[in-house]
Amino acid sequence: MQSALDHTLTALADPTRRAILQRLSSGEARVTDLAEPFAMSLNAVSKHIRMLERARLVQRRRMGREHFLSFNPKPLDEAAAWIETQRALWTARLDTLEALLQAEDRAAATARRKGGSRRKR
Amino acid sequence: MQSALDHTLTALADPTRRAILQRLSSGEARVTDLAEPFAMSLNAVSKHIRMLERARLVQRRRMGREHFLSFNPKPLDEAAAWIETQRALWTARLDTLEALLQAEDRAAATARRKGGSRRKR
DNA sequence: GCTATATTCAACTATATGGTTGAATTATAG
DNA sequence: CTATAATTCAACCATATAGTTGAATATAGC
Repeated sequence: MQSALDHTLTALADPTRRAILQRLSSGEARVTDLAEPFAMSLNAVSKHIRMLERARLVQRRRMGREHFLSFNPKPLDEAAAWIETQRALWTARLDTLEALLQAEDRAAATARRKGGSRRKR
Repeated sequence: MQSALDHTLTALADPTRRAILQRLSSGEARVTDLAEPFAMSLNAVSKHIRMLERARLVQRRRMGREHFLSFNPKPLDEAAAWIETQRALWTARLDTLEALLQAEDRAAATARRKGGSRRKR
């Protein structure tokens, strides 16, 4: 079972799809317009668009025979949040480590003042 | 040919791998430790770790027969930057749209003052 | 040396992706 | 009505992922 985040990140993991999103962030476009820059069949691009729709990163508006695609940035929120959480956890851990090292230093200094053994470093 | 960003996002697109990273952001762990919470074979987890290594999200330190894995947040920078760029482009576009609408409003108001036709809205 | 532990390697299976081509669908334009 | 344009559908192929099991490798502990 695929979560929304799985779908979002899977959709973003392909360079063609990222290029499509980039193009759409400056406005609506038709399937044919989106396919034009790529050295692949229209059908291939149509499939990429379907994956972007599965991830809700793209929405479709039909006008006669033309389908207008637009960018929906909402799913990016969850992806960005996940990444930021990891970075935060990481730096939090580093901060804890540093605090521990400093506490150790202070303890060593105290011991030294009390006439303990020589500190290395 | 897969770019670094492709590898990063592909690695992040799987829930097992995200859980592994989450675990590692609180410190080093061995392969067996990482595998323990999952209802899958050790081998399967070993493969996931290889994908995380391919994306450079994880580093390996061998100590005898044990392999200690650690989290490397660097590749997340590019991923976060890409996402933020899209959000920025999107809001930039909305701002431009809004500015255009306001300019239109001002023009309409001026026209009204000069005795033009009724504004529809 | 022998045995248990930690891990990868190899081979295999099933499903998902990423692409192709050709036909079907639907709407616009003469 | 007919030709053309914009799309999708369907079938197919190659490769990548996600998992399995069983064997190989290397190290640790006795």
